Amino acid sequence: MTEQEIKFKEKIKAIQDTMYVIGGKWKIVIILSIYNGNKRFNDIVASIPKITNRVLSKELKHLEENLLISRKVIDEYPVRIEYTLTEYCLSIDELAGPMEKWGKNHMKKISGK
Amino acid sequence: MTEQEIKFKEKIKAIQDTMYVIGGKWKIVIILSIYNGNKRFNDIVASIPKITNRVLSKELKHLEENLLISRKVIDEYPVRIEYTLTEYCLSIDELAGPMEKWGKNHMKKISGK
DNA sequence: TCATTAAGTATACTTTAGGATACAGGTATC
DNA sequence: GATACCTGTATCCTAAAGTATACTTAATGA
Repeated sequence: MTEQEIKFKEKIKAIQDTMYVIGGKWKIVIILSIYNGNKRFNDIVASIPKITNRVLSKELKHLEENLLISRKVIDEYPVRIEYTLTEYCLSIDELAGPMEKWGKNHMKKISGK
Repeated sequence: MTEQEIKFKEKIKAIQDTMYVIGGKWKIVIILSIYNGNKRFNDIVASIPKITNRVLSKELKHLEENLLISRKVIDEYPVRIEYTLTEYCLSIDELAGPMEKWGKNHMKKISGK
């Protein structure tokens, strides 16, 4: 295997890993919702059109396992849960920004083709 | 709906569109392979570990429909097909670069947690 | 005539993602 | 005791993504 091939396979792995962590229809969207000030389960559900509670529940676990959000139990009257972004999660901005920009441009490109 | 909410929904849509076009396990990887000099179907299959020809075939069609690659029939003896990136496709670099970087860093983060 | 090569297609699967709906469990209020 | 609030879970289902393996078509040259 040439050096170029080795580098190519490393790139593949890194990109597929990123896709595993933040890929799919909802993950970045959920992060943005929390970033926008929604901390509680039902607020997040309400803020994202068409998401269901089952999907949100699963995705929140995935994001927590990957150190992107943290879950705090607040022991008041009906027990509240607060989701917050970790410091580390802010690095997602390096991806979300470009993705938003690219998506907007692509819509124009395709609709006017 | 507040202005902030409208902007949020636009962001969601743009990101979900991007995910639709370049999301999944293979699409960016295929683009990188062509970028690396592989033009022919079997070369691309060979360059990407674990991809199958059926999957590659489907993904190439998707990428062509989204104006990211072009398919040229070369009418020689066993008919050859050449895939090349479109000019427009180069804009993917704005996404692939950050994704590669983020993925590499994330691997470190998770393995050392 | 037979094998070879390139670029896929066909068929039949398995796995993962996502969706619809119902409701549980604890606590506080009426 | 009944009811409502909150954060989910349970169950069941559909659709999309991905996999495995064999086959097709057309031309060519041994």
